[in-house]
Amino acid sequence: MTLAKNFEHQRAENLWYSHWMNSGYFHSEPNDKPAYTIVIPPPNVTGVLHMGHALNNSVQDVLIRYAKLKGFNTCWVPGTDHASIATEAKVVAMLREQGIDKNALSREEFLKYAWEWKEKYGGIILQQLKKLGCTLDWNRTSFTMDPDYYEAVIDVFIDLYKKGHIYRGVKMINWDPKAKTALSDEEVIHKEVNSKLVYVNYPLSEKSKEATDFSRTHITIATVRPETILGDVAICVHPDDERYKNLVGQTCFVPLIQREIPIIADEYIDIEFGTGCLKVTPAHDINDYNLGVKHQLPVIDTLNEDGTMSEAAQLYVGMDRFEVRKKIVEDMQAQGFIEKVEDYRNQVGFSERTDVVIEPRLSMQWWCTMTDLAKPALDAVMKDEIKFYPPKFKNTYRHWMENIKDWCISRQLRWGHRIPAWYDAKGNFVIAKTIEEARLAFKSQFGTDIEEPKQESDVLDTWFSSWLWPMEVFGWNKNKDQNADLNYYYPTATLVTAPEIIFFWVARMIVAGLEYRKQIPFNQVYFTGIVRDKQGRKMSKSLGNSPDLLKLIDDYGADATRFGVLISSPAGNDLLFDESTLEQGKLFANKIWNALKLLQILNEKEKMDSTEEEVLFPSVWFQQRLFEVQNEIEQDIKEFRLSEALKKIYSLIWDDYCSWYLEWIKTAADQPICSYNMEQALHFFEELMKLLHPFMPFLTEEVYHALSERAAGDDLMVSHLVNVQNINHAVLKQGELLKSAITTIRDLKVKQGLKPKDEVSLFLPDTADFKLMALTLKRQCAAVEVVYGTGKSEKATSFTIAQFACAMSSEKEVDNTQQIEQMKKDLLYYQGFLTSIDKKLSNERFVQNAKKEVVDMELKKKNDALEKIRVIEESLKLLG
RNA sequence: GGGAGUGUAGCUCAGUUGGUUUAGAGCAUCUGCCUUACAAGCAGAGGGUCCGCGGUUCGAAUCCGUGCACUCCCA
Repeated sequence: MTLAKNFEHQRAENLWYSHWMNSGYFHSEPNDKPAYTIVIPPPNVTGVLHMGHALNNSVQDVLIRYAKLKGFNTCWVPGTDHASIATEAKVVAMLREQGIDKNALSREEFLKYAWEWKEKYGGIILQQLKKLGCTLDWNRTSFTMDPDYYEAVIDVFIDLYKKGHIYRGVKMINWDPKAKTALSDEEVIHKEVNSKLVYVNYPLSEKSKEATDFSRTHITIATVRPETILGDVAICVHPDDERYKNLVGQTCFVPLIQREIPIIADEYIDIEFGTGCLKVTPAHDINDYNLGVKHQLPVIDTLNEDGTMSEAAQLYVGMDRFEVRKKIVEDMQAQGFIEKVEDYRNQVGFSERTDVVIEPRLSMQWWCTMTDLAKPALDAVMKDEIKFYPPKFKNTYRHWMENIKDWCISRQLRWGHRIPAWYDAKGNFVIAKTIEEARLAFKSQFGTDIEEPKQESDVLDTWFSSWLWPMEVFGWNKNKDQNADLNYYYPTATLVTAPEIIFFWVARMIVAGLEYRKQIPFNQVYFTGIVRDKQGRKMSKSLGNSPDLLKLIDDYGADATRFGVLISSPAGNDLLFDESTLEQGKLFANKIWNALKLLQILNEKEKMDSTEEEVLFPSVWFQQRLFEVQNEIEQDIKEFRLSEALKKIYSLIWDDYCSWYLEWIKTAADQPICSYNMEQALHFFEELMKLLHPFMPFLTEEVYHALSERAAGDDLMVSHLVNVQNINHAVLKQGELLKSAITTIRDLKVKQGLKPKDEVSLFLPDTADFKLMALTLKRQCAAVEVVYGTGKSEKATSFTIAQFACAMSSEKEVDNTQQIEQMKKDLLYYQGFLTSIDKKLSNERFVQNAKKEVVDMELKKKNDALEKIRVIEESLKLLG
């Protein structure tokens, strides 16, 4: 077979992905082999592939493919989550384009559009994952709103309600005025922003002025949200604040609307902040709300759900909150209520999904108590039943779990799992799965016959469904006990996810797994880093710094893309994405392709048998090197050091195999090649492809098939790694000596102004180690003659390989200036080195306290250094 | 404000319980090579006050304290 000049990634990607798929390699069924299972963190059904996914899923694919090579029955479950806020926003936008108002539609009509949208555009990302080469078991694709999944979520809600974990109540919640829904605390992102701190004068009432002997006419407060003034119900000062002591119990007027409000005292107030006076607006601030409850103040809700002013505000009704923020300051300025305005930086909450400023708002929501549920989930991680990589996240997890708050699980949306609560006209409610059961429940709980109980319109938080993911993808709810899949695949092996969702998702899955399966959902969690751009900025849609992944895959190939992402992803650290690493991946693919071409050329040569140690040494050495690296990689992958593992394979292939090994076994064009070396070279290359396969699956599969004709079903993806045998370190050392001999001689030739091809004679020590080298040195350094022992010609240049004295001569005129300089430099280095060792060894406390091995090592280092110095000095004398 | 990290070559990072050196790798840089797999390559080289200061120790990039700079999470 003639090979193309370069590796053609597009052809290989299409060919092999469909070949693997048609061969059923992605699908798993329980069998007697050990299982290795991963459930994908379900991307939003609205999602498109971005760098975060590429990293996350490349990592999972490496783990799955590696486990497969190690003989596990692997199963990687794909799927998407319904992402209620994001999807609903997309559907609403689509409807708006068509001139349809969401509110004009019934719930059923809206959902029909939503499902249509989902069928048409949802799950694009799953197709994109195929481009990346992901080994996902497509027969097991799940969606969090599949009928069975939906039912599972509802059943869990009902169960938790029965157990007393779920309740309904009015609380201050995070309100997203764009999505018009409540959000959980975790969905709020705090950012520092530039604001204006407005100082407003509240005039004292006439009787209060009188009561305080006209010592002042007004009280001044500072606020960054002046529009909330219209909802003020009190002014609060610290009871110990001497400035205001006489004002407590008096009243003042809210500017513009002249509402008379009391001045109260509470220790909550920070005397230092602003003027030391706080305006109290219970409807729009959680702390004010608590103050209001404590002091029995009324609540005036001045905001509508869309962020405009309500009737209760009296002024600016229907205007947007931010417009009012400006307008009210102008109006108060005109009427003399403004003391001053200062620039101010403060933290403001933004919606994770819509990026609008969150309004604290009082509202009736559904809640899930977490304290009891969290306890076993905390223990599982603290006791390392579930291991976190990197372990620093244990702390983060513990902190959150120990301070866990009730979870706001209702969302004012239509797309999602509708809460199974049913109301009568009076506002009584029952929890029931169906309307029939609801009727029965009303009968038994309230003794009433309610023909048409009205179901709750809110749906559940998306995370309330995805916390069941590792169980429900295996059909947990329908079949809890005799479920062969669940029993085999659960607990899953590894969860790979981003640290950002440790609370949202990871913690809650552990809670759900322990509550419902009495088993942890996964044995270990690997948190990948955050993908940043070259300048270290987080990749985000708003910055527009996220590259188009499909284009990258097109340009560089899926293998090169995976290479680029994985090589720059150290365990537990952030990843700085730089397109040059993809270029590096592409070059690597090309290098491998060329090695393949060389192997083919060599294999077509005439063969000869040899038993000479010197001829066979390269293969003996590389076998050991391969075992050595294979062991290291196993350890690296176990500890999720994927970039390290990849770097080692990269260097093993490029440096050890291509640059050293192949050069060593190569023979001149007209010379036959040793048959053993040839067989081994092919065998090693196959093993190298296996090791690299998890990282670059397409290229390696292509190479595997190009190496020889394979029987049906003989594919690299389903092959197994050979077992590593005991490593022979003496052989490895011998190889290192050979490498350093070649490098040293080549360097000397450069320094002497000789061309690589210029012929030289070598004079080497008469030892077994050096005697193995003649053949290779002749080829690698253009040595026409290698002489062992002391005999050497007059004009030979002395030099050292490791600490051994050697010499080299050439027919050509050589210039030794550079070589002499180098040796002088070396001499200084080793003399300094020797001094530092002598210092140690002459320190009695060192000799007494240090371990024997350490002292022995120092002694050996000293002897080596002494020998090296002796040889260099001697060489210099000869050169001088 | 509370917590967790990070700081090593121009850049990105290794450096595993302190003891193979006067600290390594990739990329970038410099020099020489179109050597019949690969110039998308080969060969060779240079490059560091291990953030500053103090301490523990026979011995510190590594442990402790402190200062500085940056990052992330939480309120």
